[in-house]
Amino acid sequence: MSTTIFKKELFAQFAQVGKSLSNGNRLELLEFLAQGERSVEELAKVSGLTVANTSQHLQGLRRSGLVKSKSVGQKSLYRLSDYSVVALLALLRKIAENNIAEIQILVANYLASKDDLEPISRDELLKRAKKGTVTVVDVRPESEYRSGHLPNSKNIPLSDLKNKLKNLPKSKEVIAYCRGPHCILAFDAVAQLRSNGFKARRLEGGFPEWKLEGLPIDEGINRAN
Amino acid sequence: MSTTIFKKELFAQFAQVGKSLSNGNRLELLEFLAQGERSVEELAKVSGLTVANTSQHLQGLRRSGLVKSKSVGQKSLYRLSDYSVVALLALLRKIAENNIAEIQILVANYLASKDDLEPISRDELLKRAKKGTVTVVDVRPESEYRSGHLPNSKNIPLSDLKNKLKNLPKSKEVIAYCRGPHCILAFDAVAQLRSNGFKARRLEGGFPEWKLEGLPIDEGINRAN
DNA sequence: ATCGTATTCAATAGATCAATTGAACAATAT
DNA sequence: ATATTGTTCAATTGATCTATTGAATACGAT
Repeated sequence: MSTTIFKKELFAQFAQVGKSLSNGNRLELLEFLAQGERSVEELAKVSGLTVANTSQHLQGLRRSGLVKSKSVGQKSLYRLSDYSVVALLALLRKIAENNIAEIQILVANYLASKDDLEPISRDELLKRAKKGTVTVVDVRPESEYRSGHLPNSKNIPLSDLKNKLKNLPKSKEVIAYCRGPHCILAFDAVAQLRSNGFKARRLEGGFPEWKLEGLPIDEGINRAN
Repeated sequence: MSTTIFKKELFAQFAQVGKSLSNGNRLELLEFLAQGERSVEELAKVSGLTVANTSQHLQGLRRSGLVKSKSVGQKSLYRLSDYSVVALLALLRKIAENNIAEIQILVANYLASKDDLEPISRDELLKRAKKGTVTVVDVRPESEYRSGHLPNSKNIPLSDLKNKLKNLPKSKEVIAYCRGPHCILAFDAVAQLRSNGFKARRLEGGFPEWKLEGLPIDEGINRAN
């Protein structure tokens, strides 16, 4: 094989991975998979796609090496091949945010208006959690919480937050987190908490970013669902 | 804006960056840009694309925030927006290599057959360079060498290697490097050197990977060309 | 065996992408 | 002014991608 053909062929293969990242719905699926293993049906539901469409996207992701799957009974469970996929997504996000004006406008208009205070950093949260001066709340749905979460975090899905406010101490600051840096759940939770007189902030990033940094977690049970 | 629409819109924006990575020719252009600032014509030449086609790809890359450009005289000079783009490409490569069988076969058949010895790591090279027990040779074309290279490296473009062999001491091991982990130049150089009785190895990765790790470099002059 | 559930497959239509071609434009040199 | 050089623009063609639809398959429960 000539060196030119080899090079073109190799870049074409790398581009297969890029192709997987070239569609918003697939990126959304990858974000959900970053929370833990999921069935096709669950993924279809959260992403709002049809099951057949979701299945096809997942097969494409598998071909490009970003996800793996296994059959359990009549279900197919998909998961990220590797946690470095989370790192790849984080970098993609960071570069996009830094360089694309449309994103800056979108985020500024939508998220900044909901929460103009800085989120708490992972390091700071870790320190304050040791001192016991914070309540850490995971506002993702229960199934996502079960497949892995921050140590000593309390799972209160956003939909339940209203009812569970009375169980939260007002003496400590509440730190909310969810799926990732642009996940809406934690933003909404902070807004609700504040309007109810709590001191509340978001965590920087979500569960996958926390795990990616090698910080301590409570590992999920291997879900057969 | 509803949260669902916001989320879809945001992922669609991130996907714009993914789209840039979804074509082999664009990845090749990015690899060349990782060596330093380049004009459209230079990029067209090294990638083997027409100038018009190259220009259009570059404009796409600019829209997605991966590259920036400036006009100097009648030329447009393009460069990576940010060195984190190199990190993104490195991660893409790594994930692709780890997970796609076709790439493993391609690399094994083509590169491993040319050089089955391990490359020297960046750390080791740094140590040995301090002791002065190696000759570091940059086998990229002169223009790429000029826009930045390893300290105390000697530029011998692959095409000149044959003629310059006599200037290299046989007493020290020769370490060759070029554009990146799959760049052919260093592989070929090592093969030539060995067949001429030199002790020779490749450096792990190329110049961009070295720079990405924050290791010392000789900075290029700001080229007006 | 039959039914229900979860997933995949196959065919399709509309949208988007990639490369080519030739023209247009802008900066410089003659 | 005119020609040259480097880049961009615009139109076109064939290829690829995306979502939809309905059928097919695989497994488990009854």
